[in-house]
Amino acid sequence: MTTTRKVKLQDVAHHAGVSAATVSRAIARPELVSPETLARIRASAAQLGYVPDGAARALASGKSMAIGAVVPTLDSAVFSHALQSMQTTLSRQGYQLLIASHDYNSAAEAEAIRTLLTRGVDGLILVGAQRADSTWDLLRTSGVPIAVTWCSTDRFHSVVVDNERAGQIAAQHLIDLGHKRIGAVIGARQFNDRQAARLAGMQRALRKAGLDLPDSRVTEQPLTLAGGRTGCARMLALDDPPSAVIGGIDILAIGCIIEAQSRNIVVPTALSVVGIDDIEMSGHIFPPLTSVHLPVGQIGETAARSLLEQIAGQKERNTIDLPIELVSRKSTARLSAAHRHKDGEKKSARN
Amino acid sequence: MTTTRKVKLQDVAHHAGVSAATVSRAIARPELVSPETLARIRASAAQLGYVPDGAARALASGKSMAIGAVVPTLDSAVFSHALQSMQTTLSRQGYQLLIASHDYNSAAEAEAIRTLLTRGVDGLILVGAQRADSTWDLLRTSGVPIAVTWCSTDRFHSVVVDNERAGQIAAQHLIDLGHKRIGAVIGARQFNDRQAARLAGMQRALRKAGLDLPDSRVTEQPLTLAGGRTGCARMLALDDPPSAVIGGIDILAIGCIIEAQSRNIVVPTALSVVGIDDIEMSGHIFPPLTSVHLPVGQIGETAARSLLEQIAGQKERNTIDLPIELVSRKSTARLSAAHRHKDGEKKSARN
DNA sequence: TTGTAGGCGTTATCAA
DNA sequence: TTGATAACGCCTACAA
Repeated sequence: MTTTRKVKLQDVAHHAGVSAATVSRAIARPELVSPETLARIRASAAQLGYVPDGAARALASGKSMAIGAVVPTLDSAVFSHALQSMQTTLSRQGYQLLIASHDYNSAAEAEAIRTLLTRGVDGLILVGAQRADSTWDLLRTSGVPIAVTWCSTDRFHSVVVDNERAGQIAAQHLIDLGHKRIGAVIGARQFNDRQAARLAGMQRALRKAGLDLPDSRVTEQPLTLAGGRTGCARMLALDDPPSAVIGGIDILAIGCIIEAQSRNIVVPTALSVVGIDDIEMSGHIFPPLTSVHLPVGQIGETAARSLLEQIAGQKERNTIDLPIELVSRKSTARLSAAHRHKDGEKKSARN
Repeated sequence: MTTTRKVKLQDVAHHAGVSAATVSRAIARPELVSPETLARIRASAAQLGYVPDGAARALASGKSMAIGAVVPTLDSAVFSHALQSMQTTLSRQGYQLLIASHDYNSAAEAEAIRTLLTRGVDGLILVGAQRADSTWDLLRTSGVPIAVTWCSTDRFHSVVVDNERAGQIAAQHLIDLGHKRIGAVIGARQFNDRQAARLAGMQRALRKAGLDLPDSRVTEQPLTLAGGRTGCARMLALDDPPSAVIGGIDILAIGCIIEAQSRNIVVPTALSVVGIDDIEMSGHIFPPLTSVHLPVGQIGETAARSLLEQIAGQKERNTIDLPIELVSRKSTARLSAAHRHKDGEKKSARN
């Protein structure tokens, strides 16, 4: 079997008895070509199995019809959902999404951005607003439209959700239920401003309520179920274990519930758990997880749209703040008498 | 603020006082350039903020250093995990992964393949071996190295897992536990040969054991937790509900467990559930899910490697069959006396 | 409505 | 070790 030599525009033109320019037009703006020639060209193209060369096209036109997205990881219900939305929105406009991930590593993110830029993307979607100045500079000088998601920045357009408020809402919910000792199982704050902001929100709410969130009651864990379990175990091993814990993301919260149950600690009676994200699974586990709902799909869609608008010429920088809200389910409950009693004991014992 | 005009190879060359060719070499094979000039060029490039133009590079060199991957959906623990592995393996060799998804739609898959081909990918990773002849032809004539995953085909290299055997193993496990009435909650077989093969495997095992899997005990559901719950509900609503059910993928199986529990049906005492995939979550839920383990990460890595080898020139077509095995956990149990009794009743009542 | 011609930014072949 | 100089395949004024 012969390796088919690449058929190019010229070949199609030849076959159809027209010039290359006409074939090019037939593809880009069919309305500028007479119906007959158009039909002839299309037939030839199909017959020869012509596939345009994107590189040549991009080089000549200056547009790649591709949008890059750089996310921390693909292995996450949240990001994969957002990406799915972006993909849908973009492909409807003829754009393709190029995805890269960096595993929560700042240098790897910079590298991914550079790669995508090299690839000539017409726009870039980023997660989070925390990166080295040199990376910001790279973005700025590239002149490529940018959409920053999840966290806001005044450097570029952004489509965000108030992470600090999410943490606050989660904490406030527990405070309202009478909890005094609250723990937090979160992801590493290293290169994750979403987690950092959420924790800050929790701390703020607690402080305002006259409570505190000592370091001993905050644990950073891998963003997996196993991480949630470990984090919960750590909380339960404290001298004065919390009566409620907040997961920095739902997966962590679900891990907490699982760990508690594996120790026959009833949720929410003996331990309240609240998460942030509200992924599909959260509504289905037992007990259903109370969580702060974030419009993840909407973030993706809106970011994609923002990019499309920027490409179309709209230039004023703006940030779109999407609404979030608590979804109260069954994993949280009012602090029980037993707990309150125990709390008193511990408190007096320690003071 | 001025929109920085794109700085090109020529600019760097000028700035460094050398020719464009030398700069090009400095980037591609630094060892061919004298240390001093190399240093000078690098300094200039950095100072000017030079970013190579991938399109021009691809056009001139004929390689894009990009590999395309077309998956049914990003919204799946299985595929996102496999993609993550591919990404890791490929980026180590300087390749970037371009991801597209098609939502289990055959035409959309063909479209995605065409887009990626247009984009000039140096290789393509596909899921499943079921597609229109025209699509196969497109792939063939493109001459691009291909790696088909999950299901085998004799058309191209493939990295697979024996899906039929997976179904068989799951069913056999239940048969060994004494179950007679077994149900299957699977995904639509429409454009999903993995699900079709797994079901076929289940049927084979049952037939061999003198049992059967009537259509009434097979239900196709969306590949989500909600789908699993619905499917389980349907099974339980039958006149003679099964004593065990197999999920076509773990998510479906987990949905079944959740649904059963929401009806106070104890798993595995009153209902055994087994899945196929063995995702992270499966080992953590209660009861931990018995499942047929598929080496998903390995599929991704191996497929990526296969492509790399093909690009490097290795041409003999082959298929790599990765081992699978049952991971027995707590969601399955021997058919209880109560059930056996009930079974007898029903049987006699109906015969 | 269609054709001509120049150029897009790099790579790669040859000389020097 | 470095520098000219063709490609690479397509797009897009501009001209016809």
